[in-house]
Amino acid sequence: MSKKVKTFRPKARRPKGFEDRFGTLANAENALIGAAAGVYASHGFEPLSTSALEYADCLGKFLPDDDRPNEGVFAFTDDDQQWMALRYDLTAPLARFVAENYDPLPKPLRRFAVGPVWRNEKPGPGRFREFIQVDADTIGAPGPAADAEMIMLAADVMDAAGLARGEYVIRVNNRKLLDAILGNIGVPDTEEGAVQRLRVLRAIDKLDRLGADGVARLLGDGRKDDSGDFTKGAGLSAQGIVAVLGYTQAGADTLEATLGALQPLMGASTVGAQGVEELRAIAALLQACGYDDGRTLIDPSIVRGLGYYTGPVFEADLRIETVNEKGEPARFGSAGGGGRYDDLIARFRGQPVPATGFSFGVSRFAAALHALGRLGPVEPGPVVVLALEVDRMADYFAMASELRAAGMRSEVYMGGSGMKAQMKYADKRGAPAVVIVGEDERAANSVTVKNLVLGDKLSGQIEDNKEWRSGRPAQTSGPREQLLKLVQDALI
RNA sequence: GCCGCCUUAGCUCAGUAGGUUAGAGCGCCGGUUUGUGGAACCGGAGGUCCUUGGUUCGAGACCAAGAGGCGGUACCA
Repeated sequence: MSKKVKTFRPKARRPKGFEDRFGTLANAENALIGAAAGVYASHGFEPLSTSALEYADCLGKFLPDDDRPNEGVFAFTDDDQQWMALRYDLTAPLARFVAENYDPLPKPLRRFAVGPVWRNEKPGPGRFREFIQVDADTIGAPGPAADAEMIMLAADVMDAAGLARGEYVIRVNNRKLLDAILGNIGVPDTEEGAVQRLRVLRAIDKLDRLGADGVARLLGDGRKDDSGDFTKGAGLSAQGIVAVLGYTQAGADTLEATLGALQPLMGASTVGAQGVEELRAIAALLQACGYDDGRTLIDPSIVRGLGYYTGPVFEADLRIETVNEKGEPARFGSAGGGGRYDDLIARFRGQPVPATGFSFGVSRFAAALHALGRLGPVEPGPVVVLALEVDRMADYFAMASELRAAGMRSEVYMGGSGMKAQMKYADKRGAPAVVIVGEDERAANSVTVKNLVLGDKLSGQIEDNKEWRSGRPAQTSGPREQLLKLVQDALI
């Protein structure tokens, strides 16, 4: 008896959180990468590419989740039992690179980096497990001018990405202010205090979603959400909660007004006074350079979730309402952010190395544009040279080559189907025109060029298919030598 | 990770109280038109009804577990 052997067929499926990007989305991402990289390069930043994998201890303890180390990172052991991990951001690899090559590098070091990073987290709208960041960082510049430059850079990138004024805002704050507040209300400078501080950061991060009420609960004993899930709180006292919430709500409309409101909240704290001074210096530069026109704001409620920031922090927020496929409002989170991390390189070198940077979340930004229906018109396809006679491929290649030499995207049809299918192919590709050389044209040493855009327009006025076909609308013929001119005329 | 909802053709969905060969629209392929993308008309392909197990004479439908998707929450660009 013959037993039917079942051939194994893998189900074609994509890992969750990993997105295929094709057509418009891929083009949009590439354009955004180019725009951001162009801004950085024009400011004198040099490109640096590093590997996707790092030894896990080099990314190590500076993962955002200090309380859950290594979670959220894709990691495995190498042949020699060493833990390898896919990079989680572009900042940790930069710290490794700087520490490894410290002496010969120019200081300050200004570098930008482009590439995918990976996080093992639950995906959602605008949240992926693989996504592209474009970062700029300045290493070895301690003063607030470097931070101010990063903030202006962030605004420039948003502009270059095609946002109009008022469609985004860069919110600026300083970690030192919160440190001062927490110090004043008695959060200790210990391990335990660090855990508490992180919980406070994350609670404040949720102000826009949960409101002051929810955040107050997270600052205190904890909060139970609608689904019944409980989040442990930071355990602050009632006065502490009032102090922290009051601080986060101290933002005003102008840089000056906010600074004025923050100053008295710092009490006797020297760190706090220093933080306000830094913000004041940054604000002065933003004003002097004209970035205080609504593009930048001081907002004490911006803290950023990562633990490694030590000074000024900022976030680029979209101010355009986005909706999902069902028309419900969708939250995309920030499209970029950054700040100062003076201790990150010290892990390797023992001495603090001042550093500040900005990270542009290209994939999320593109997803937001997509949700907004703003990805722009589809790029026109190539001019398609029909392959009507299989033994004349060399002629077809020559024609496509001629068009390319004149700067036109052009290709020869590579399938095996007849003319009708080739026309459909060209249509689906968004080809602006096709070049038709069959038996008749060859015999007459001529070429026929059909303008598909015009043809599409004319088809709307023709009901009868006989007429549509025999009329051969939007089509011109001429001598073979005139190919380029015929195509150019058709595309005007 | 936790909680909730959902899963039938490529897509959007219908499928009556469990009862033969599971449907529609759109899309796709072909024909009318063997050298012409649209429209129209005609025809066709395409389904392990998410998976596994259970209840039943009989399950797309009922039950359980798992997977996947969506939303919230956690986390974050």
